[in-house]
Amino acid sequence: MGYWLVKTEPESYSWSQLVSDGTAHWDGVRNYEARNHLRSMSKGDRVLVYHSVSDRCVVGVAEVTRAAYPDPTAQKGDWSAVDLRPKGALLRPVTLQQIRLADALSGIALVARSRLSVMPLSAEHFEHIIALGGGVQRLPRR
DNA sequence: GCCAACGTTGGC
DNA sequence: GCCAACGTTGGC
Repeated sequence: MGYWLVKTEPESYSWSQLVSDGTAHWDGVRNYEARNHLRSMSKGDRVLVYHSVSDRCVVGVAEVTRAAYPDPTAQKGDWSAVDLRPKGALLRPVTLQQIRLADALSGIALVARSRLSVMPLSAEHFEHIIALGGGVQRLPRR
């Protein structure tokens, strides 16, 4: 099982929008390193969703429901998208500041590579962030 | 191939 | 709103 973190600006696409949509095409990524991470995702992988800019916290957990396919929003160039489905919200959002301060999370790409929008996580970092958030409130089946 | 200019991201 | 970081573009 792979673990990942994706960023989104809540003003353009928020966790609550993902929850109400039920699923989303995670497209529009236009950075080669981030794209390559998308291509390394497998169906069933777990994904933390982070709100950048105005919110600056990890808010929820999603699951990859479709591995990488050509990004339909790309007019030109070789870009990829995946599909995500929300699994549940963290009981308490975990702030960037908390992540910076946590010794167990030192070296995490979210801090070390602040402009990367799709990044891998170790299982330990994934679980640690969820623990900081007090666990996951699973969404009801829909 | 180098590098200056430029655009974007994202923290503060 | 500002600005640092950094990726991309394009002239040479």
